[in-house]
Amino acid sequence: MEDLHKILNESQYEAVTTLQGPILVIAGAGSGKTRVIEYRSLNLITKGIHPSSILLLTFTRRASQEMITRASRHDPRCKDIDGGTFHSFAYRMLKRYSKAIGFKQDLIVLDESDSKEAIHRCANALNLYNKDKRFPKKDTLKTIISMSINKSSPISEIIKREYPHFTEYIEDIKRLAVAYGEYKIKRAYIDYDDMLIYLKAMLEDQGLRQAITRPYKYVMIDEYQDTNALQGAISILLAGKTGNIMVVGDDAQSIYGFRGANHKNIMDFPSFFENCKIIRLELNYRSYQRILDCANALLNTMDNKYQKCLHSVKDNIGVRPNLYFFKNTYEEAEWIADFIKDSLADGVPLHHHAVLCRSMYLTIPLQAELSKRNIPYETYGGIKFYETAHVKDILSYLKIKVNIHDEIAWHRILMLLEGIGTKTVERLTTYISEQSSIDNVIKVLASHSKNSKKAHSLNSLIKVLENAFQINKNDVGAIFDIFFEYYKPLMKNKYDDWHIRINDLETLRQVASRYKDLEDMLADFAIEPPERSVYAQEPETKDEDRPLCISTIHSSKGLEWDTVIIMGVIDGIIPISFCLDNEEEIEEEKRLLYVAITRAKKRLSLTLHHEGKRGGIMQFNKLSRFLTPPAVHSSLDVSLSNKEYDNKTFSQTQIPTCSSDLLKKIFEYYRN
DNA sequence: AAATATTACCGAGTG
DNA sequence: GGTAATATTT
Ligand SMILES: Nc1ncnc2c1ncn2[C@@H]1O[C@H](COP(=O)(O)OP(=O)(O)OP(=O)(O)O)[C@@H](O)[C@H]1O
Repeated sequence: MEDLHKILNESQYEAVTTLQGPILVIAGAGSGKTRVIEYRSLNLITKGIHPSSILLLTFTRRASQEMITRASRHDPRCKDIDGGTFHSFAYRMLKRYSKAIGFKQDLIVLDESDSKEAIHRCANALNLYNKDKRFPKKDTLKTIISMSINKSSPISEIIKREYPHFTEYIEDIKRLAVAYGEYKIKRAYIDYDDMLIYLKAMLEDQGLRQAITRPYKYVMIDEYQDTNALQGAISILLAGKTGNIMVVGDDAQSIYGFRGANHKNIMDFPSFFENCKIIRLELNYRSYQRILDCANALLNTMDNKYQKCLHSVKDNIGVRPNLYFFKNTYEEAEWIADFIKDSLADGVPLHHHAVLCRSMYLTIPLQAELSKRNIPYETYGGIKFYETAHVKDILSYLKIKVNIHDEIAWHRILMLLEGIGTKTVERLTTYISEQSSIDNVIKVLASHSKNSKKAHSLNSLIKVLENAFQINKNDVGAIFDIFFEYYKPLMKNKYDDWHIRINDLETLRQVASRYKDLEDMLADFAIEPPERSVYAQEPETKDEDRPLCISTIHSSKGLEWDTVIIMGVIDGIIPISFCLDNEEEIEEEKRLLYVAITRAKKRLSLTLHHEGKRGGIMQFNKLSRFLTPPAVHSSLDVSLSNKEYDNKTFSQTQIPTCSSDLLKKIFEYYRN
């Protein structure tokens, strides 16, 4: 191994070489926190510790990938380190010990929309909608129930605090939460929150804790500020008696409050142990000072108690981040696409660029411009590929193949059939749930396809099921093909844009056929779903061919690029308009911008457009309030931009006079 | 009564 | 672009 002193500073060195006992590393962005984890793993392995006795956890998928790939670069043995997101780890344990817990059948993972569907069914079963049409919708119900779990606070609290207008339904919603819990246990359904709940419960059980923690001698957790109460408790339990746990984080980068993350977790960590070592890292190894000046200015406007200041070690101080104003989204998109093209010509490789945004829909015009210029890109975050209707449809067939009692999957499948609607589906799923084998299920379906026009569609479904159930569960590709061929015509009826969706499914097929086991595939799709890639990529793409990264700020956590463009720094986008009545949420938005700024190594540009539409009404977009304080604004360079419009000149430019009689002309046009 | 077509509404971020 | 309420057809 290289000489650690050469590649680490004093504080990092201390963190890397302290192998026993609890450690908290708390430090600003780009100060080499992940690097500490990277080299500490390496150090442990060099000392003869077996990689599989190291556990690396974090909250987001990308951060966890980053952690493991970085370490593996130095030593291939690091690939054997056990790690991933809290959820994926929890699922692995749950799967391993589900029999011990008392589940009779294999677990079925519910993704977010499945879970909403299940809640909806439970609400209907309790007649909550018949009583009162104004009962909250399934999305709201899911949010409330999930928030209560992730913040470890009672449903009544959540409703009083965040949904006071639903106070009258507190008792109903509590009943619903209980019913939903029972519903899941009965059917071996597991939603994302359950994974954490079960993991914590398993760790609180003597026997299971032994079994789970025994293999791990060293636990490290990155981005600890993003953990919620549940994950915090899990971390402490994993540390166990040895207390060999290192957590790493930055309270100024806490951006997952909406998922129940609480930066108190990181602050309180030392109090759980008698001998916790706290290490602070002061130097920033990532960015040029000019970029950090901007980040610091923003940091200074935060009302946080733990003052930090970022100092770059780079000799080159770089240039101030540029701020660019545009008239509308299209000009903004064109400019960004051209900027990237120019930057490429200057020799900066494509994958060293990133475009970051608050929400993905802001990048749609940009994606169009990039495609025009043949610039390949990959999007991270936003509407998930695997949650689009057509993907969920085809996955439902596969789910049935794994478990014929998955009623949520049956519901989807049957609803696709001509002449069959909610009522028939309810009847059918009830019968199906009573059957013990696929043959009997098929008989049920057949008995319903006697007379009516249901016959045709049901019969073709029956035929497909018969075929698919002959094939071995491990031949994922073949099973997929059978269902795909069957689904194609249904999809063409259902969607006008089926030709695009068919491409998605082709990609899906490719990914799916790499699996040896259908069940593994389905679990992976729920827990670590593949991102939609516009330009299909081989798994082993060379670095220089890697596409441009377009990412939400949330998903960019822990990553870095030479050149970063943050688009849409608009008041109402960041901070997002519907959080403006809540001080805490505004602070979180500010931290979000801070995270975005500190992703850039060498060059940073911020863009916004003035012309905005909200609900069909034109409005004037102003610069984000986070960038207007003089100290922050002066850390930016606006000299390269068009000048900022004010509302008045803008509306004047918007309504030019019309010099010909247009209406008359159009009237003529229609007459001929 | 049930299925299907139409309209009206709303928009985040993650696993 | 998707869902839920509402109108219309079968
Ligand atoms: N001692 C060092 N010498 C040289 N480069 C370093 C050193 N420490 C960190 N770096 C580099 O600085 C960059 C940022 O490090 P790293 O990603 O570990 O920071 P981080 O604290 O995890 O940041 P964030 O909080 O944004 O996730 C990386 O490119 C890393 O290689």
